[in-house]
Amino acid sequence: MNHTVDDQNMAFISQLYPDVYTQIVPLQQGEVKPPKRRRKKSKAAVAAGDGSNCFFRKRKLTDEQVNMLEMSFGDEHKLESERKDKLAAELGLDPRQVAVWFQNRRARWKNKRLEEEYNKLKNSHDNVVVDKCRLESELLQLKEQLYDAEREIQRLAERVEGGSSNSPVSSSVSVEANETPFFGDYKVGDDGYDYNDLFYPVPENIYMDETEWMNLYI
DNA sequence: TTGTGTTTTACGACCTCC
DNA sequence: GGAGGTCGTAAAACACAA
Repeated sequence: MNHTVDDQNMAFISQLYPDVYTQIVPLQQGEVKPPKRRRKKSKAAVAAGDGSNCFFRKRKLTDEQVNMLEMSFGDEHKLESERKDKLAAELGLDPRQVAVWFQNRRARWKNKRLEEEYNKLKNSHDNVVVDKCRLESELLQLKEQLYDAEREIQRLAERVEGGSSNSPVSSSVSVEANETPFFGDYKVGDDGYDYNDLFYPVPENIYMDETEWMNLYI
């Protein structure tokens, strides 16, 4: 679309009639463009003498007007009556237009801010998910290590029991049946978590305290 | 050129504050 | 009660792919 001539004319008209709308474009001859949907007649249309020949058309503000409004919005998002009138006079706009522009600008600003907040939350959520995956894989590795250790203990216990029943080591390998089992500094069951799936079945009474366990390797 | 999606301007309904 | 806010939406203006 090319409105350059019209735009110039309308800019001129709006200078002459700053209290109406900045740019009022008459329809081309024979051009009848009924609204897509019914809507209550606007004040602007009424002010423009709207009838069957509908003289009012919504027009974009000029770059200069928008720049000035943006600068003003940058200073303060709210618009007091005095500032509104001043801006309107400076820009040759209807104060109502200035008010509407600020309303819409606030809405855009709010949307942008919400979008930024959403992105921030999404990023941190993604990071948490990645962290969770990493921890799960770490847990799996630790489970495997634990399994290997259990197997090793089992193997040693069997060797000790099978080797000599009266050896000093074998006599020291014992654990009270109802004691909480130890593995290093880690005490199973302390945190209330169900670690049943953490341990693979091993023969009973193979647990020993830390010093006894270490003795096997010294 | 045209269909379609996005942005901008404008408004009505409703709410809050003084 | 009036002024000015938000919210939702209509419709014009605009951008752009096909």
